[in-house]
Amino acid sequence: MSTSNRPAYHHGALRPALIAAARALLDEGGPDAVGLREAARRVGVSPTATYRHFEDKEALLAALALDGFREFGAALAAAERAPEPLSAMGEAYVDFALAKPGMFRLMFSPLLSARHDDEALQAAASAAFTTLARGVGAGSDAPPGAQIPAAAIAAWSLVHGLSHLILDGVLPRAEAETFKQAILGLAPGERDAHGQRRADMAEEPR
Amino acid sequence: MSTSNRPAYHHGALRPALIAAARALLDEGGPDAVGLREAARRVGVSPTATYRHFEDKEALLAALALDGFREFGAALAAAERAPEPLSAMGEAYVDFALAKPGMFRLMFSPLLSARHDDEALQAAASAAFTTLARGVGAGSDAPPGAQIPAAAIAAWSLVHGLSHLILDGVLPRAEAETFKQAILGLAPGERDAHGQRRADMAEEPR
DNA sequence: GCGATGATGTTATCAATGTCAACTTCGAAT
DNA sequence: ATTCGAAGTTGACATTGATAACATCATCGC
Repeated sequence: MSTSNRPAYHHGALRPALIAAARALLDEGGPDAVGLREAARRVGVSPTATYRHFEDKEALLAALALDGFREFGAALAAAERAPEPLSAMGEAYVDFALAKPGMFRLMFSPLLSARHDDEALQAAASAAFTTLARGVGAGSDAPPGAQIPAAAIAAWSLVHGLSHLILDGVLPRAEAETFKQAILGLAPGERDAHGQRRADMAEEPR
Repeated sequence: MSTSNRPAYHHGALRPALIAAARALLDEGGPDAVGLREAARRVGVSPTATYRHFEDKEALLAALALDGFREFGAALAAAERAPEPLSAMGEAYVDFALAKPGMFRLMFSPLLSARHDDEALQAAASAAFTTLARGVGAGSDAPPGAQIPAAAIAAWSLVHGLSHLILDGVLPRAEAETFKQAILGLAPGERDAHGQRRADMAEEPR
């Protein structure tokens, strides 16, 4: 019991602690609000201690994004097991973006897209996207890396675009639910020339 | 002619010059690459001179985005006059994003979305979006500010999402043309439960 | 003409950030 | 027990956005 009163020179689990602090910053102010120094400050450690666990700031962000892609993939996988996988995954996609805007933005940030060397990150991203593609119409019979079906691209673009438009404040957040229903209802249904929406009542209210 | 040999204490047209320099930075490295000091450096003026023309860095970015929204609106308006406005505007949307990625990202950056006080910026953005909404199915009979039809939201999300996915390197840039065709061809057509795409042959090849 | 005046630029300075180098502390393996 | 490498610390540097105080110049009332 003599080790718990002094501030402990060695933190013991700095890396996860830094990731947690950075995650908080990400949630509070988006990717730009994540700083090495601020994260270190919150953990109560000197700024340069971070370099023992992350090559640079970008590596810290990559670690965050890795968690993000895993959570994202899990959410999509869960939705895939729903009775209506297509709309469930679409909803999960948008919900994730709205619930974790900072993370969502980070995951698709150009900073990370350039990180083609980070295998774990790429793997997690691929896994999530593969789940998405599977649930969205790209049959599992298609060999990996093959041409993605047009419908899958469209469905992906649809949910991704809506997520961004709402996140960026272009479309009002207050009506997010409405927009979601409009888009998801569009997937199994169809629309006429005047854009009249056919509401989809198959979704059980939760 | 005695005024042209000395470096001229007063630049004369600093504001547009700074905007041009910042625009170059934006095109080169995206929004994060735009810096007050670097812009001033390129124009050959002291860092703080910028504050005579822009309240802060964000104001400079807002000025850039203003130009961007005007160009964007013009491109959409031009597409609206095409024989097939819907797909032409969709294509114009994606093309703009791919041709001016930095600007596109800036225009939808959360930094600027928070600028609700900047009237010129909001006006230019609204103008562009109104053009888009008009061409995309929201009849001009709808009162401004009214409910946006679901189909319009969907079409917007579609092109916006595809733009982002390609821009962020998630979808390969090399196949951008293919993706564009897939999505634009999908707009007037429909697809069955298995995501089988019905290629739309109505589009004339250009 | 001409001197005050306000707009435009400049220099000096700050606080904050990412990053590097050199030193310190401490747990573990020999 | 001694050593050795991993984990943290202090100190410093360059860069950036921003403020304050000073310099320059063009223009307007006289």
